[in-house]
Amino acid sequence: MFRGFNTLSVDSKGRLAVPSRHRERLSSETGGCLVLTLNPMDRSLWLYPLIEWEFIESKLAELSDFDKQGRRTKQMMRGYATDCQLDAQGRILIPQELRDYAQLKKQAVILGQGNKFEIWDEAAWREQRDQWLEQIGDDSGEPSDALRSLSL
Amino acid sequence: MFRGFNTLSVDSKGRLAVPSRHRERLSSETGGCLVLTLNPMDRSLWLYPLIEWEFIESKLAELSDFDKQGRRTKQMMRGYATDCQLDAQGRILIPQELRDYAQLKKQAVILGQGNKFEIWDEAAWREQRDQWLEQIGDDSGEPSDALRSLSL
DNA sequence: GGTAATTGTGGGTAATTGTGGGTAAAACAA
DNA sequence: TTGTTTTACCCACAATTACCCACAATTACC
Repeated sequence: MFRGFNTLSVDSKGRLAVPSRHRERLSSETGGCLVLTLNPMDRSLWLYPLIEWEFIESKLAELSDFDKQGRRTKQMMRGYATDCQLDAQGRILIPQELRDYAQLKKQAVILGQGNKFEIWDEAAWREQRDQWLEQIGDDSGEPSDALRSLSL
Repeated sequence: MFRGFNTLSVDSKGRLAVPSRHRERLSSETGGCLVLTLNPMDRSLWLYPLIEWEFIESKLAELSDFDKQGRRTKQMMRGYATDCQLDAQGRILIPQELRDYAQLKKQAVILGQGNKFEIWDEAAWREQRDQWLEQIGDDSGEPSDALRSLSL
């Protein structure tokens, strides 16, 4: 399981260095093949080891083409899924299109999220984070059943 | 499985270069024979390796002629299916008729979609995409059962 | 606190890839 | 047939990417 937080810079060529503590695992699993795609919920990116991605892809493949939302989700995630590998310095090249989607500027953050990493523009992340923290702490809304029974 | 995104230009002769990472697979499978047809759901085109197309065609053949939507789908997809091959530079020639259908102008995008590729006019794609993202991210609507239980 | 190793960042160069256009062969129309 | 358009094949250039090396900042260790 991946976890943890780092700030990183996206250089002028669009490369981003993965934190070194994750590199060994990422380059050994599935021969170092990774898949970078967009997060359809937020303006951020998801980075999966290939083996994890293949599992996601198989779940997406099962979504019906006649369920509209399902079709769109599939189209987005698969359509933007880009294969990549770490270079000799442990970096990945983020395609222009995905950089634009996530509005990545110079400074980015990378968050371990279990089976994947999530990559945000730093400023956008901080803004979202503060907003969410406020909402989560706000007791006036109704928590879902799943959350209601969750003890942290 | 095909995946990934590229922007490409359609030149004055109506040719479109397939991203190089896919070329080897496309030219080896079924001797490089490809089938290009229209996507009856959206104003875009689908590009299949012949072997995948043959499977689709057999599924289409099973659709009843007495189901209106089925009949139309079959008619459209089969009727517009065009054989093509990559040229020495890895390009395909898109017939005028299909270019018109997908309203392809100078700039196009190609999306890997599992067993096929989807080809859109760039401007049209961006417009659709933003619209869909809004829908996907919109928490107010009811997610379908399939999506509700999906963890990515 | 000082030194050494590791890690993050930047940039140069060579190879690959995307794009455009010329020309010859083939298909089509009159 | 002949003339016209379309397609296939070739070459060439520009942009992008992969690969390499180098330095600065950080961290670990003594």
